[in-house]
Amino acid sequence: MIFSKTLTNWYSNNKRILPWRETTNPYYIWLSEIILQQTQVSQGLPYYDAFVAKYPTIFDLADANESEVLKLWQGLGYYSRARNLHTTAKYVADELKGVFPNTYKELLKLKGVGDYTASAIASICFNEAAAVVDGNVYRVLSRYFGIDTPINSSKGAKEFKQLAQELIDKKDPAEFNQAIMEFGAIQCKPKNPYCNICPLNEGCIAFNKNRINDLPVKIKSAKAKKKYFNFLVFISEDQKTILEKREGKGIWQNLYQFPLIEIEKNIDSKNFKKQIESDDLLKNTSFELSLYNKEPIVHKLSHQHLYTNFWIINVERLAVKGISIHKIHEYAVPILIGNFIESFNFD
DNA sequence: AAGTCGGGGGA
DNA sequence: TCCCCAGACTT
Repeated sequence: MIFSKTLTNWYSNNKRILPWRETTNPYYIWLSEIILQQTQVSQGLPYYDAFVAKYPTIFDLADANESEVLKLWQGLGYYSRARNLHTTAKYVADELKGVFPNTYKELLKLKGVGDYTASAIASICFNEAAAVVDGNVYRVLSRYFGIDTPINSSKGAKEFKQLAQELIDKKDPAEFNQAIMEFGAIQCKPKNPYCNICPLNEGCIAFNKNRINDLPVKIKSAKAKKKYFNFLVFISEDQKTILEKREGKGIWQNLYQFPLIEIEKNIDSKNFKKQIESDDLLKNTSFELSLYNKEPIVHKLSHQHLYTNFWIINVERLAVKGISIHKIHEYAVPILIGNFIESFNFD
């Protein structure tokens, strides 16, 4: 009770002013929560504004094409969020007449909505006492109560969820949930938290036992694997190039890229030219090949490090239909491709 | 239970 | 470098 009251009191004095805090409309809350998954507020905020501006209602979002949604999402990462966002928008608009489910249990059934997001929407929009447990909550609870169960274990997930559920203020769950998250983000932050001015330091086990830097405990994940990407940037005399849609599983699903040749390890110009001469896009054509980047461009994802080359290939005409170079900006591309397009300055 | 899915930023 | 971020989904 003291814990909860102290948090909400801190929150009323320290909370940031954010657009999704001015509403309880489930469409906007849902949108903000999807955008903010694994994403810092400062990174997600401009995307939230852009989505609200372009799609003021869930019907507007439902009426869009997926490609259009992905384009607006470009650069934010975890693109399955955008695909699921669109799927759920169509479902709620078409099947539920635009009315969002109003309980934790029903919200959980929506694609892209897990335990955290269902709890957030249920509490903020419908005043249901469902406790949120995000990265901030794990940190605050593990420190204050001195819990060393790994937060990314199934045991930890259960334990922290139950604890948060016991602590939540049942009279104002929305305020409590947002307070504990904001407290974790601003006050009880991962590195160099402000323990000396913390209103909870007296009862904080980690602080009193000098274990702030040991908590929360997290099981380390495997190291990223190296991959070697070679993109073929075709340029024809009639100003066309080739973009392909990424299908199937794996990263960047449904985004566009230049034709990709993935190899075992890095390669020099002469060998690469020999290797691609027999490619369907190049056989029976003469072409000029040059490597755009002197050194491989390293693009780091959570589980892969991409060592990337952009090969400029000048041809008279393309072997396939291709797209006009001046329309290249209409396609949703991974930021790795986007950065290249920008620096190459096609048009 | 472990892996996969992005990109940016802090120390 | 390594870690973290208003996590969810697949294997």
